[in-house]
Amino acid sequence: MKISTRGRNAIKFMLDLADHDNGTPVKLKEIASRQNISVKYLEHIASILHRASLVTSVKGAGGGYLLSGSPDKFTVGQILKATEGSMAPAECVGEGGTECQRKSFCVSFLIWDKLNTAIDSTLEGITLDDLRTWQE
Amino acid sequence: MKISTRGRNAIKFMLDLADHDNGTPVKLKEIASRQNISVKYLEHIASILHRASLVTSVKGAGGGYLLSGSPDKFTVGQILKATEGSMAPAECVGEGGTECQRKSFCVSFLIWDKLNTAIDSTLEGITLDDLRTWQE
DNA sequence: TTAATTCCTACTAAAGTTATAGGATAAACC
DNA sequence: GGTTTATCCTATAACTTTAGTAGGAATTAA
Repeated sequence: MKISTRGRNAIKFMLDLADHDNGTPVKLKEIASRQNISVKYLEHIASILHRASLVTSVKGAGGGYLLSGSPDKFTVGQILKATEGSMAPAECVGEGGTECQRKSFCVSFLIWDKLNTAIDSTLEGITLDDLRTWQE
Repeated sequence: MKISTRGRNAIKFMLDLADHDNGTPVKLKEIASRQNISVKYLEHIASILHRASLVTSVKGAGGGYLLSGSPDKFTVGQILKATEGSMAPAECVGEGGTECQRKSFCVSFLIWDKLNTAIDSTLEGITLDDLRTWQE
């Protein structure tokens, strides 16, 4: 039950954007070199985060990426849900948990539901702003 | 970040053992039919749990499996750690977390450490006995 | 001796992850 | 208007993990 490197890199990407926001878009090339990730791989990650509306992009020369809001508006949970698809430990729990006939009497469901709540409240409780504070 | 079906079945297996403990070993065949899992697949799972000393086995005719202790001694966390290898969300945290030079100043480490604590305390807080209570 | 049962090792198929490659599209700048 | 700088989009390949099957060896009860 590991977080993928995709997810880990997405957090680095978002944090890098927060750290280097001076109003103008930040280039993938710069982020890639700072975070030691290939530009090509970062493109994927940026694309996912873009689709999830966590970042905005500016095309063409002088373009790049920007957070779509202030750093206190983004949680680690949001970022990981975008990159991992979902952070629920089983299909039957979390947002859009698939309908399972057994839900009402399934013991396992109760486990996954508790676990999901623990994971979700932990990750939704950490914002990019918190991460910046921790960096100091 | 899903729990594997291996892990989910391991919990069913252990709970079935708790539910059908009458002093004599419980056969895989019975568990398999009750839990709707193939005997062959259950063999794998039983083998993992045996190696982890969570169950004891009796070979030969009339043999089968038994919990190696009372149901209140086994946590869902123990079972899942055995089957999933580890429940830590990243290599750097949890029991035997690999040594990472960056630990002391890594922001991500703090995320995974918090998450690991949340997951671990949730899963270590649920015993087979609790599951039996929930069933009623 | 036979039947029941765990134990052990291979193997296969499917899915997901981690990238890389090549080029299309869009905008800035001279 | 052409060149350069970037994002955007699709395909692909290598690798790993998971899920599940198969065959038979070892062990014990009856």
